[in-house]
Amino acid sequence: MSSLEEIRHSLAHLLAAAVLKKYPKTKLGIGPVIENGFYYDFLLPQSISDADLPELEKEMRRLIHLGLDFKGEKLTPIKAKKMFRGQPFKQELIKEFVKEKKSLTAYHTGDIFTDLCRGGHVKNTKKINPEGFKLTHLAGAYWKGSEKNPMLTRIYGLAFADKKTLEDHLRMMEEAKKRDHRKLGKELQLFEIVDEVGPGLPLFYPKGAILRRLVENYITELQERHGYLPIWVPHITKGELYKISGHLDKYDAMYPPMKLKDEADYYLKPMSCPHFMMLYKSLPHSYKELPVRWTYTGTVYRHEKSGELSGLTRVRSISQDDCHVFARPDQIEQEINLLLDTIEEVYKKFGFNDFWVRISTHDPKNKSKYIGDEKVWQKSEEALTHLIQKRGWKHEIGVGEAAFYGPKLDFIFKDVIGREWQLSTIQLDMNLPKRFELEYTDAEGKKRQLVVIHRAILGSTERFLGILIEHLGGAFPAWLAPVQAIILPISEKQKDYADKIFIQLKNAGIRTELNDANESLGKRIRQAEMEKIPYIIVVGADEETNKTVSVRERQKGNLGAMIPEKFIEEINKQAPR
RNA sequence: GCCAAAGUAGUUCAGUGGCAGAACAGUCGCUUCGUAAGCGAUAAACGUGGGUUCGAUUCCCGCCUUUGGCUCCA
Repeated sequence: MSSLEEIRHSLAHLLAAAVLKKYPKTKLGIGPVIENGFYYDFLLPQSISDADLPELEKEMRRLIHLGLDFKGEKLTPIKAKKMFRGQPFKQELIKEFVKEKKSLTAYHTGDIFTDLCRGGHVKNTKKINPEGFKLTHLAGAYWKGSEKNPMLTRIYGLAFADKKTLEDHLRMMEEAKKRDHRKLGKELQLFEIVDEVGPGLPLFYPKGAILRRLVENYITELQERHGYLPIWVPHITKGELYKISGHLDKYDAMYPPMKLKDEADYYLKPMSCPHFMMLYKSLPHSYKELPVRWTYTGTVYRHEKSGELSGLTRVRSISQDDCHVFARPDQIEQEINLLLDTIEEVYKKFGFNDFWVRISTHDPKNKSKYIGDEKVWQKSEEALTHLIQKRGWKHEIGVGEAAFYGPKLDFIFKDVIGREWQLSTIQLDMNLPKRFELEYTDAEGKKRQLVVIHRAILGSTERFLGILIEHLGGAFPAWLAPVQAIILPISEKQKDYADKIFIQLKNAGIRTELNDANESLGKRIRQAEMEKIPYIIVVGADEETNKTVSVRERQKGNLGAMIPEKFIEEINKQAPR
């Protein structure tokens, strides 16, 4: 039995063979296995389109039916160079492998194709189910992932053990697309992106704005409960500030300055950290008052590259739930733990279980990349890892991925089509406090430098909402739903009674709509269900007589009649806390 | 930014080198209805700027936007 990995890897070779047959002048890149399939990068002598994929697929199937053997061969550097003459990318790889003293192997597919490869194939192409794979799409990809290198054409394929699994997967992707937040955002009238305003600058309809507010208010309230205090800072700032922070030199996503006649240049802020720092610095601080925990939710603007924008998950107007903790070095562990508590509470509340944490640490072999004391690094990294392990959260250690100023914890979520997005982030910072000369006075009256912890729970309200919409498929729980209940009078005769109930619910703080349109009850129920409103209140002659309401719960159906006060009580039980 | 594809009513989708079609949503009537689509009428679109052509929504080029990737990132 061949493993899926072997099948996928072998298919990548067959793809390369098929491409070479059709375009003999093609230069080969690499062709690895990925989740659900494989890809192969080519420098093609001409441009191709999706329409060319079926032909390549057909050729691959033909090769499978030929029953070709995969055979490995050890190569000397000289032989390898000769074998892959005319393949510049392969030559580059050979040089690299020789330099790294890796052994060189080639794999032959029958006698029709040979690739530089470390192996991991099926024994014979007959082991591959010709109905179990499909070439899906093309994409550009830089050689070795660097913008400076030439762009190759990447052909992606899906591959599974058999036709049924492949079809199941395709069907699942179709289903997932229905939950795409960009689609739901339009259907549920949450947000819109219009040409005249600009790409990456979403506008929010009332329902979307209410959703934003509910999420942000929840976070704000929760933070204050955990001991964080709000601050407020403006949206534009003099360049001076970002000169101190170093962003002006290093950060390339800033919008260009606003030029004024007789004044310094002003900038739209791409982040608020420096503002926090300035505010901290404006007062003297004693060791006794630390930690100082400040939060601020506001919008920053970054000119992200146009090709990277995507719905709400990648935008140019970014609302961050920014938080900075100013602490003594001995308080780091306690503060991180508090932040993790806060994050855990939020994730539970929103039902997020599927995420993983990247613990980005420094690279001890490359100390020059980082600033600060090695001991502090080690200690804080150990503390971070320990705290994450204790919670049993899925995590990976990213050695060398820390920022130059300190280690990080990033919380990664997947969207509906499998792309990963970073939401929450916790970063230890020992650099900015130095640049901004942030200090506190210790017990001996001496000035000491402190540590800043940057943290965002939502990361950005926009991205969080994008992921949340997909996570819930747009069916928000009652406490988050922009409209919690909709009242449907059965006929015109109950209009007055429906109005009365509407006012009663509104006064009880329930986000309510009334639909007395001249449409059948069935149709109005259908509309409300499609809008994913959690509760539908039906009032007819019976309800009016008994002074009750009939409550229908989304997806579940009719719960029966009850007095309005009982319904209000039920819905209020689901408050954010 | 780069590679590739796509842009037709509000939405989903047809279609054509010679007057642009449907469904749903909208509007106006009729109907007053008991838990996922009542009936009829009506308004509404070829992203944008050039070019080819007697004539372009259709063919070609640029731009804009979107989608899928690459790099970057919350």
